[in-house]
Amino acid sequence: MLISLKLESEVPLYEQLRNEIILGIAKGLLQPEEKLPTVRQLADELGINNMTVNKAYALLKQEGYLVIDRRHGAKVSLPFKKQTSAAPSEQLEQKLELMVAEAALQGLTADSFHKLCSAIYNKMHILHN
Amino acid sequence: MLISLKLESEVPLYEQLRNEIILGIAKGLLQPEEKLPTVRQLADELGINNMTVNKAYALLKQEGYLVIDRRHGAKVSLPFKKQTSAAPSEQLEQKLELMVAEAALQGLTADSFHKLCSAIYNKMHILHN
DNA sequence: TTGTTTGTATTATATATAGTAATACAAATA
DNA sequence: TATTTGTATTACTATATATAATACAAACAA
Repeated sequence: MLISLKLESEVPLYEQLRNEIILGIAKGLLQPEEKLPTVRQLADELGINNMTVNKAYALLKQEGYLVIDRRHGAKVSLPFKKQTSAAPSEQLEQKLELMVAEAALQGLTADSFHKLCSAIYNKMHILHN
Repeated sequence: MLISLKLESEVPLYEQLRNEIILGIAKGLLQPEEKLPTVRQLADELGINNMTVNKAYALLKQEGYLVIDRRHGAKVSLPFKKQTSAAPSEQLEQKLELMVAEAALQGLTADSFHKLCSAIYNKMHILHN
């Protein structure tokens, strides 16, 4: 999987890296159980510091997206089961509320927003229905 | 409108303030043309620094949500017209893509996500259809 | 005119975060 | 035993955040 970071972005590198990996998993570019590059390898490839990559990996581990073995390195976790009854996290709900507010103020109709979400969901490899 | 900031949050105060005001406008708690408190007033009420409030106001002005007159202070901009053809901004699209990825990985179905969005849209006072 | 209020600019300071760098350590493995 | 892994530690620099004090120009009221 190709990962590109924007050095000029206001988003921290470790956070950009975290986001890219989450997108990679959701889109199926990274399969469950797939082994990720080592901290040092990826840091070398991206031209950034070891500890920056480590911070991203540790964050993804804490969030449950990666399983990390001291020797075997980091690999993608097994996917959660889809739950129609799954309650979205408080955090997700608040972020979504702000996003909807901005979209609405910019003139985007609920219908357009819905269509956009559907299009994005279709890009995800995860079964979503 | 009641504004509450979380001092212990990792989100900067000026950004929290910006977000609260955007939500207030979208939900109709702040009407178009409505006058906001002065920088000094709001800073006093919230117990934070003048320049922190000023930073939030300046940001909202730059984004088009507020109109600021040197003498008359800050007031809410007139709403954009709803546009079915309005293309969502690149930034919105990317943020939404990440959010959908996280939701999908957490087991939330596309249908649940859609229902959540609809519920949120209904809380907005802006006409959205 | 004079005085006040507005947003805004400036300067200084303190703290926290981000990122890099170098080094080292424990665990696992060849 | 030697190497590779994630991880911890320490030090340093740069930037962002927030506060504080002060000042200024524009707009308005008296």
